[in-house]
Amino acid sequence: MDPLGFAQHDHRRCVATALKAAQAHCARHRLNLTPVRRRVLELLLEGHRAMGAYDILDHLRREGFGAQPPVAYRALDFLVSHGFAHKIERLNAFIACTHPAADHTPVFLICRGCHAVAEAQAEPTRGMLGRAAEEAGFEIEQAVVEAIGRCPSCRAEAAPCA
Amino acid sequence: MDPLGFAQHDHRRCVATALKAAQAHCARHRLNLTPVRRRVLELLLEGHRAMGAYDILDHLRREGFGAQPPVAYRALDFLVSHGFAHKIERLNAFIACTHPAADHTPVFLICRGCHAVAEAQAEPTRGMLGRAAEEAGFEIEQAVVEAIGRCPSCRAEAAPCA
DNA sequence: CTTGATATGTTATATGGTTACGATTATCAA
DNA sequence: TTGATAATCGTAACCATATAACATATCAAG
Repeated sequence: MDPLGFAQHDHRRCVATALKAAQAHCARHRLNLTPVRRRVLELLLEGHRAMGAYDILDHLRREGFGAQPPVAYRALDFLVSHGFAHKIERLNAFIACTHPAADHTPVFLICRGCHAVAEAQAEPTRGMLGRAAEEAGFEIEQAVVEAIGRCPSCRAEAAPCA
Repeated sequence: MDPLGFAQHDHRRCVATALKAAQAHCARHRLNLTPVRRRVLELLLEGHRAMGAYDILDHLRREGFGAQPPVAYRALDFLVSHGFAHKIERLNAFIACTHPAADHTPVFLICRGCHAVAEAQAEPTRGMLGRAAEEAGFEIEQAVVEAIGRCPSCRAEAAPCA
């Protein structure tokens, strides 16, 4: 599975595509992609990195939306709960989902050099985590998997002669 | 591997044992297990659950230690950086390590019913996460793995006739 | 047109974490 | 011993993240 995110790509196009996909998904599922919600998703897509709720809020207030934290948090809640965005616990920040598809368990690769975040997919009920849970009689409902390290370009930069 | 944490046990004894082990480890490695640090570890062990930094701080100030946040955070930093405790990102809270041994990557099973936290072990560079990282050319330095769900006793309680 | 559900906005506050700085104590070489 | 140095502890002030509580607006369904 391609984690995306560390590779170059036509960004303007990927924003437009994702936004359209979200809109279509909302139409199909009778979800209300209101102007604030749509704009927050767009900001996350444009930023193409983890953004704090207060970063988002700054943009919103400059653009004439509500200026108080709940405005940002509510839009983010909507996006997260419907799978259009994810929260990166380790960073207290949010990022647009790069797999706008169905229910899924994201796995994040967070570069401590350039702060880029790549999203990959996993099935937490399998593998080591699933085994540990099973042994303990624990029922996994949701999993947070976040790896901190260095992305290809930061590795190259840090070790130019390796 | 036994995740511990959801099983009953002689708690007073497990606290004493862990504390002694920590003390021995510090002696061996010339680490300074000062009164505050020791007390914070003891609090985490006694609590036997994830505790917020401010919970810890409340105890400390009542016991005559410093009353300001850095006192708690510094002690917690010490414990975390030397493997005596872990931070649960999802809860913004800290918990004593149940594997006082060497360098390891903890995996947490967090019960959303009773808030118990069990710690298991994993090797993040293997399995799905490792594969995804490798494909992306990403070098994992540290991983956060936290599963939210229900522990055996909460499952039994919630579904008495299942 | 009214009712109820959903969404937006505001004020205020709770919770989590850091910076900056000074005082104290431990370590150790001269 | 003494003075240099680093580690630790303490405080005040502050910044960052997140939620509670309440008022208003919108809109579809009856």
